[in-house]
Amino acid sequence: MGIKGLMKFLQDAAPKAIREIDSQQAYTGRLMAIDASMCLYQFMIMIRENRSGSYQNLTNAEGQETSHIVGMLSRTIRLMENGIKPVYVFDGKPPELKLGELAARRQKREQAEANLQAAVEAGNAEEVLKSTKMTTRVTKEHNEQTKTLLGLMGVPVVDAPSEAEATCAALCRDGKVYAAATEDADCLTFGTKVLVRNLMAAESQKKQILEVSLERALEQLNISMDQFIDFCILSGCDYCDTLKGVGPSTAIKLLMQHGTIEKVIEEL
DNA sequence: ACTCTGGTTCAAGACGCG
DNA sequence: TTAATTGAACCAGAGT
DNA sequence: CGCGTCC
Repeated sequence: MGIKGLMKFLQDAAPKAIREIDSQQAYTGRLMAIDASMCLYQFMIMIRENRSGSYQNLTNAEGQETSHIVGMLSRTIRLMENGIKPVYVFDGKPPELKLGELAARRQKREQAEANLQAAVEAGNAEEVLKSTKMTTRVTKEHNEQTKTLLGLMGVPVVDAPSEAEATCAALCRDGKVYAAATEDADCLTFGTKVLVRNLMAAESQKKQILEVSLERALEQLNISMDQFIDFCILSGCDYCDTLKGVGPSTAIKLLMQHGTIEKVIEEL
């Protein structure tokens, strides 16, 4: 999914497009688009506590999960303390083209539930945790509650018509935000001018903040934006079947050779 | 021997105290 | 008709 | 840093 290894490819083929950033301070005063749905998913998975053998999310007095609230609150406060102005983008309806994968994932999930049952009975804590994570979901209510929280904090929220990443990219392309802060390189395909990686993970996980410039990537690859999109399609993306035997390396070669995706296809 | 693809598997927050 | 990620790291195997 | 807590 996504374009496999796109970041790695860019690091090899267009290193000048990638800049190392010292700290979050570099973005003081800047608007940054963030995929909220992705954040929530991670919060629901990670913010838990082992209570009597089962790994449960944090909850309020009524037993409603609150992990997403705690996670979003602390993360957003940290960003704001550094003067960053986050714009959270929520997923809309999944694109039709992704529905095809639904059956396979449902099966996986059912298996995880069975796995969980077995692990509980066997008292295998590690396995319980793993299976619990695999069965974790983010509901519509979690999303709504988070939007309310952000609203109260004065943080702007955007509802994407479909995929959040596409809307993050559009916001950046149209100059509404400085960059899209995401790990998803697909954002570049959608036209993000600037993509910031590891914005959150930098401090806690000792990762380097990386800033990717779409313009400089195109420059260095010596291709146009249209060609870059063609390149991504050839490499294999969410929206169509992959070509057998064609990954990023082959795709860029073919494209350099023939110029457009249409001519590449003709040659095959 | 080397390169590349493709399948599988795994891990994923943030804070503060000592 | 609830809600269902994602990428990176690793390894096997095909192609050159 | 390791570990417990956050609700």
